[in-house]
Amino acid sequence: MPEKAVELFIKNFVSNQRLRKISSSQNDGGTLFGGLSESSLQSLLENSHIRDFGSKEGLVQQGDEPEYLYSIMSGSIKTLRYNTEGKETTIRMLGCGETFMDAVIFMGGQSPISAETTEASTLLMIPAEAVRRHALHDSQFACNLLKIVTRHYKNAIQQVDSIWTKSPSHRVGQYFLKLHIDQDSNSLDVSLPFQKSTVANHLGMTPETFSRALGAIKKLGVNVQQDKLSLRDAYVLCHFCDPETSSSCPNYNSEKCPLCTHGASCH
Amino acid sequence: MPEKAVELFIKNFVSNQRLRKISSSQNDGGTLFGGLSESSLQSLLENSHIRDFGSKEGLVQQGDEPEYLYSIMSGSIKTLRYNTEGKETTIRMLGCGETFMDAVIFMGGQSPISAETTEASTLLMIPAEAVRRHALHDSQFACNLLKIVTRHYKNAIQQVDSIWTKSPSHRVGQYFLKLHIDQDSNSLDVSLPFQKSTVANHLGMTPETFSRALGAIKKLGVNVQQDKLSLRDAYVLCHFCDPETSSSCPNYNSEKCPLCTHGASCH
DNA sequence: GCAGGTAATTGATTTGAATCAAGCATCGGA
DNA sequence: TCCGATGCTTGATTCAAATCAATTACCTGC
Repeated sequence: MPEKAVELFIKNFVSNQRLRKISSSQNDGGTLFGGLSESSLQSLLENSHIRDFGSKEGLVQQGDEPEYLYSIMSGSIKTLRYNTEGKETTIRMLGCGETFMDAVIFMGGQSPISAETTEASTLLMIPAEAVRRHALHDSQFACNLLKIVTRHYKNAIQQVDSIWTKSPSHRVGQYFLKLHIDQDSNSLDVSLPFQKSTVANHLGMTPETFSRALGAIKKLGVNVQQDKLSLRDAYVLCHFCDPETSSSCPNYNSEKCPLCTHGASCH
Repeated sequence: MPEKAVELFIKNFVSNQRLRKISSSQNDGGTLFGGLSESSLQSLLENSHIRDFGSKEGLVQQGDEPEYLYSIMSGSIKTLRYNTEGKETTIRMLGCGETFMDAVIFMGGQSPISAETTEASTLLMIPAEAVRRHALHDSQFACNLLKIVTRHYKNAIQQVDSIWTKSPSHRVGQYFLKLHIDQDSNSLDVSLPFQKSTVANHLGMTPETFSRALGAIKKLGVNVQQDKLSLRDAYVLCHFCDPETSSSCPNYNSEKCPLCTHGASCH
């Protein structure tokens, strides 16, 4: 891609990100480039570039010094950790518009996580040093980062406590509810954007247990065919609602919602 | 306490924080007030105050709008989450010099966690709104926050993967190693700064399992009497070392360290 | 010093999810 | 169209940690 075209491409992508009316719960409030002046953006992205990656390509290796902040222009990525015995833990699964290595850059030292593509992807790469420098010069940018990183932190907290206190089927149900809200809450069809084994790992269970959990949830009225979920009605997933998701749930306070009316959740 | 005295007290505490040569792994790099100008500090702390709290007092309730950023002047605190069934998950356990609600303030909306004292404590309280406003005006302050929040995030990631991939005794050993390094690595005596049941919960296990894990570790040469650990020698905890802690381990690369010489960890 | 309450330990039992193992779809490529 | 690889499902078994239950130790206030 010629220099000029790259610049133009970045510009389009970035302004999309800046203007986009964000409504999904994942991206609720706060984007990397929001509220930045033209000149600020210019200097931030000076040495950035765009690259295409194949599926299942390693982007960052745990233990490496982080070199870039990545923003996903298309495709999807997961971040994960390998422990000493080689077991892996999926930390995040992310898609278009999301960023990663944003937090790691500010941790100092080696990256505690790896990152790899889960399908062919196009990524915007901003040099780590540029990000750090820019955060010190533009406090709006620093605050954008703060919002993003704290959101990650919140998700990690939820991940800890759901692994530790909730049953496998409950975790799966909650994940499905989030997917449902993130995608089109009006549609009864939801698609799984990641491999089941990846989701299972993210939820702290084996693929076998995940599969069995699907069986349990099917009885409630959630059918799973390949990577497509179809809900019997809009309220089947209400069983898995918790105070945190309720605020973004379209059914919240609806008289049909079993949780809101009966005040109890199912196990 | 009269107005003037409070101001003086804050000033002393804060400059201590700013100048302190931080070496413990918990606080490695980055303090809230580091590198801030006098005038910047002044405006940040304008409406801050100091308060004493009793033991086991609730400071923040999950679901409340966060009102303050807290910095611990003395005592200790834990942050935790209650899930719908009332089960709790300890997220952080913190002592003097550490801050909390720092991340929550930037998440927007209600706090996903509660906070309570684990002993009588004195806390510096900075109004949330002042923190947010100040972050937008002083990028150095914003970057300090970024460092702190990303450290929390890193810890949360480690918590997730150790709960999911490591055995209970291994988790306990790793926690002890961190304590050992954080406190005086030269001394063979380590003290448990928190109730065992709290630590157990933080490590994702029941008090019973924690107690049994202590029994297993005792065989390796770690004796536990009440809240005091005593190590047989400086290398007993090396078994629980992982790449992340190794960098701050005083025994790292010592020929006596069983991990470094044999390259294997124990289970 | 003693009583009452909380925390910690220890043992017996249960249970839920990992593991092991086999069979079954699904997809991409020859 | 068939083959092989990979991922998913289902069943049988095992095992580790939660739960249940009882005892002991410990601290606080009287």
